[in-house]
Amino acid sequence: MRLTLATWNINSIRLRIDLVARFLREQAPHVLCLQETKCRDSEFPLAAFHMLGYPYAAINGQKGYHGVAIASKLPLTVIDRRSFCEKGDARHIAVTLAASDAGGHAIALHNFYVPSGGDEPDPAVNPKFAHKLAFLDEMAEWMTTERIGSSGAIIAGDFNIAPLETDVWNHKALLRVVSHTPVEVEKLDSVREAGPWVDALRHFVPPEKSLYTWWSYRARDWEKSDRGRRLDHVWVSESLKPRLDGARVIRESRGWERPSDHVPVLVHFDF
DNA sequence: ATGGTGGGCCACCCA
Repeated sequence: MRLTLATWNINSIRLRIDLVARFLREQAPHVLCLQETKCRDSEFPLAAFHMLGYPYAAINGQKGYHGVAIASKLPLTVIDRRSFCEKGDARHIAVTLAASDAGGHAIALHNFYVPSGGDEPDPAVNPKFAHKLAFLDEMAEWMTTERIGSSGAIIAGDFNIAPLETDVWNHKALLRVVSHTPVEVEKLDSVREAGPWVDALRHFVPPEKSLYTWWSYRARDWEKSDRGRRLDHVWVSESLKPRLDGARVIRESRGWERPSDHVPVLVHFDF
């Protein structure tokens, strides 16, 4: 039995529902995690997902900013919508996939939108960066106390951090740029160790090879300059590592008309 | 060093 999971920061689900439709028709993942949906739950385009063959959905949205959702061909049960840092931001939703759809053991799937962190990489002067660091600390603490990764589980989403040197177009130039600073990378490492989690993309792509999932809107020619970062991730519990059966970044979607600045990441499982 | 481009939504905030 094969299961395909995708994650995509869509930067407004209502504006880009046609791009999502194209992606779902071409790749047909069983489950799609979305971030930056930017709408209230009542405004989420459920009918479009139904028509595309995704009758199940779990939504945690808010007006204008942030917002996460999971659309699925397979039944879902919502288990959590956690508010990190007591801010009430819609940055997390968790579901379970039934054991019958996941090789005999139910899988918990957590979809995250980690705060971007603003421009200045100093928590003393930039409250957004302080929030990002606190969010990461709380993720690690919560994973440890709740033992989130101790049985079949996946965390996916826009983590807004590119941890490896080859996850950015220029490691040295980005050491002081939010998304690749050592303090963030260390905290994300702590989150990964708290699972412990396996980075599904890097399970298949060696660390020597550059890999990006985001390219800024501000580049004159994103493809030519190729100044990307790997901000979007799928991590799996140790128990699911032997079930990993491939991973892919849909780079070409960055070149579609009116694209998101992020592209989808796909991970295949064989149960 | 700077400013470059997007989205939500109506004065800016956020990325």
